[in-house]
Amino acid sequence: MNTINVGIADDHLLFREGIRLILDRDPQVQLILEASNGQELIDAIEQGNQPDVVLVDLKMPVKDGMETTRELKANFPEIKILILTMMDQDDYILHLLDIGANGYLLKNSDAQVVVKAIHNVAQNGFYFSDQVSQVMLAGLKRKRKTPPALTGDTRLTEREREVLELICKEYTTADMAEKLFVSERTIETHRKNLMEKLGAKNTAGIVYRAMKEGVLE
Amino acid sequence: MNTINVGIADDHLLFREGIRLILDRDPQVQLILEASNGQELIDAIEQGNQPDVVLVDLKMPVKDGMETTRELKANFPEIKILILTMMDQDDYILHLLDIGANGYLLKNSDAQVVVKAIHNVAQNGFYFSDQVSQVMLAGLKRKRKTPPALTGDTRLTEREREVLELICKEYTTADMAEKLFVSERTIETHRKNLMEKLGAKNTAGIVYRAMKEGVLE
DNA sequence: GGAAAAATCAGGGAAAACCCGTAGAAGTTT
DNA sequence: AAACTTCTACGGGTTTTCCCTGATTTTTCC
Repeated sequence: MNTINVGIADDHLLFREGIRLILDRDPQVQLILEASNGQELIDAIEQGNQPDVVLVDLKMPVKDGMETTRELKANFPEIKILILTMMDQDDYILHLLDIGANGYLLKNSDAQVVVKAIHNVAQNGFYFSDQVSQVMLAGLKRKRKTPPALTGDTRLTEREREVLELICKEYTTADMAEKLFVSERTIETHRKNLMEKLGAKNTAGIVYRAMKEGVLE
Repeated sequence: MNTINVGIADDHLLFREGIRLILDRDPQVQLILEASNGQELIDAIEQGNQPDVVLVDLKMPVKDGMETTRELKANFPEIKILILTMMDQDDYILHLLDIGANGYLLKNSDAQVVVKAIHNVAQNGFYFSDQVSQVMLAGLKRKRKTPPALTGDTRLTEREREVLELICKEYTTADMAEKLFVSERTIETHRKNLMEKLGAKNTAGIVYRAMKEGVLE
C-alpha cells in the first residue's frame, strides 16, 4: 500500500502540531505540506508540492475553507479535501459537499477518527461520519419537499400513482394500457385526473409538479 | 439496555432463516415477526405485534418494499425501517431514504454489518454504509459534474436550459417560439437535443430526468 | 483563420397527447 | 339507503409532440 501524502491548511500552529503528532504515528501517512491559510496551501500546491489529501480548516484568514475548496477542486480535482471545523452547522456541510469537499471532520473528533478519515478519503474518495450522513439526509429531504401544498388536494389514488410512475418511466398511453391490463381510455382518464389534481396543463407539467410537491418519491 | 424487537419481511424463507440465525447470536436482538411480503408484515403490525426495527426486502410479491415503507411510515412512524436489497441501484436508495427508510442494507453484507445496522438504527434512528453515503452525496450534487462525462453529456447549453425551463412551465412549442422570438422548428430542435442529452424518450422524460439529475432545481 | 459547437430554420407525416362530455360497477362512508 | 370515491370505459374530435432528413448562420475556441 502506498504512502498517503497529506497537506494541511489551518491558521493555528498548535493545532497543526497536534495533527502532525497524530499523523506521525501512522507510517503510511506523510504530512508533506503545512499552510496557515488557503492561499498558502494553493500556492504550495501550484509549485508542484501536491498531496493526495488536504485537511482544510473552514475559518481561516486570507482565503477561507470554502473558497479554497472551490479553487482546489477546479484546478486539482484529484486532490481529496477533508474539511476541518469546529462548528457543525448544517448549511456549511451541505454547501461544501456540494462544491466538492470529500469529507467533513469536526475538530473535536479523536485521533483515530482523523486517521481513519484520511485513509477513507484516500481510498474511497470520501469520508462521512454518522453526524454528517444525518445532515446529508436532512438536506436531501429539504431539497425535495415543498412545505406547503398551495394547490388543493394532491393526494393521489393508488392507480393514479401507478400511472404517474409509468409516465415518468416514459411509457406511452398504449404501453401503460398494456402493462396495467386496462384500455387506453382508462389511462387517459387517469392522466387527465392527474393533471387536474396537480394543476398541470400537460404531461410534462404532471411530472414537474409531482416531483416538486414530493408526490413522487 | 433494552431488547430490540425486530421484524422481517422477505419472500425467501431461507433468507429469513439465515437472518434469524444471525440475530439469535445477539441476545439484545429479538426477532419477533416474520412475514413473506409487505402486506403480511403490515397486517401483523396492525394486530399489535409492533417491532422496533423492521428489515424490509425491496422486491416482494403482493406488496413491495417501496409501498410497504410508505405505508409503515404513514401509520407507524416510530418503527425504524431497514431496506434489504440485492441491487444497489442509486435510484432506489435516494427514493427510499426520502420516503422515510432509516437505512439500507445490501443483502451481501456480512452478518456483523446486519447486526450493527440494527443497533444503529434502533439507537440513532439511521444506518448508512459508506456505499449509501456515496449515493446520497451524488444526490446532493446537482449540476456541475465532472467535465468529461461518459454517461452521455448532460451539460446543457443556455438555450437548451431556457427551453427546458419553459417546458416545465408547461409552455407548448408555439408558446415557446413566441416567447423566445424563434420559429417553432427551433424549439423542436432544442427539445430533441434535450431528449438526446438527457436520454429521454419524450417530454415527460426530459422533465423527470432533468429533475433527478439535478439539472433543474 | 479554420474547426467545432451552438443556434437557427424547414417540410411532411406518424404518433401521441389532449379536450369535451358521459357513465357504469364496485366498494366505502355516512 | 343514499352519497361518495375509485376505477373503469367510450366517441369524436383538436392540438401537440415526435421522427426523419435535411440546411444556414452565428459564436466560440484553439
